[in-house]
Amino acid sequence: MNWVLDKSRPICPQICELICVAVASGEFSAGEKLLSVREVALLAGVNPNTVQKSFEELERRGVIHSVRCSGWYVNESIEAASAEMKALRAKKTEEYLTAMSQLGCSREEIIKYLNEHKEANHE
Amino acid sequence: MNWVLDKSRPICPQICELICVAVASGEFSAGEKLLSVREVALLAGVNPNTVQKSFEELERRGVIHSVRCSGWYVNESIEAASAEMKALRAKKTEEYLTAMSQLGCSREEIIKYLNEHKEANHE
DNA sequence: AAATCTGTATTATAATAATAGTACACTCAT
DNA sequence: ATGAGTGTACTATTATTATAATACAGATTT
Repeated sequence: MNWVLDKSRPICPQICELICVAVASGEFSAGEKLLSVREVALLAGVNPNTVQKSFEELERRGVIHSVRCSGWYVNESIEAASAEMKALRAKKTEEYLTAMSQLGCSREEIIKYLNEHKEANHE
Repeated sequence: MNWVLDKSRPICPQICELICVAVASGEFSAGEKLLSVREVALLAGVNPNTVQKSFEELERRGVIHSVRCSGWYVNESIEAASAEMKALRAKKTEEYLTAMSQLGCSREEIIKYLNEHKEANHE
């Protein structure tokens, strides 16, 4: 698990996303115990309160749950995490398409540009 | 000119982007006078101070300039605006690719997904 | 000349997000 | 029993953005 975050954007949603991906991809198994709030805070270089808030948000969304004085655990059903991921992909794609169209790119140009960008980065 | 903004994101960069696009695309001609700070604020539904800050930022970047007690004008050279747009496209694409890869999508899958998303939206 | 519209500047306030520091109750291994 | 490690809760502080409310000097229009 790579806990590198972009400090220029809100931290909480980033932590939520990382965990959703890990759960949906199977990197974290159903029922598996997560690292503690304090451990994640240390690894990610953020405040424990921020991690706590993220975990609570994920609990609200049905991805993980807490056992008091024991730890946080991945829910038995992964469905919620998968749904989150699907929604995230759609949201990010929608935002990207909107942003690029505001920058004067049609959908076709965007896809063309994406391919070029991909090539450029492989050099 | 469509001054609709996303209030959930920082306003200043959005205003800067809108104007850069308008200049680079020729919607605003070189030397053309912009709407006043107060007029834009009214149209965009934001505070005049925010518009003022955005204009100052664009001046720093060589896109527009002010004439005291008269107004704001598009610079004679459009090069700066074009450069901004190019950089913006690259930045947004980079961010999108990073986000999607964190969501477990390879580049090929992203492009495939983009096409699907495009289709889905045409229904 | 007067009124109105410019850009510009200043100060105060509000909302949001993250941090810092501390504390409590409970579990579990020693 | 003790101590370290849990989740949980709370308050205060900081930084960033945007807003609000003025104010002033100079140009332009009437």
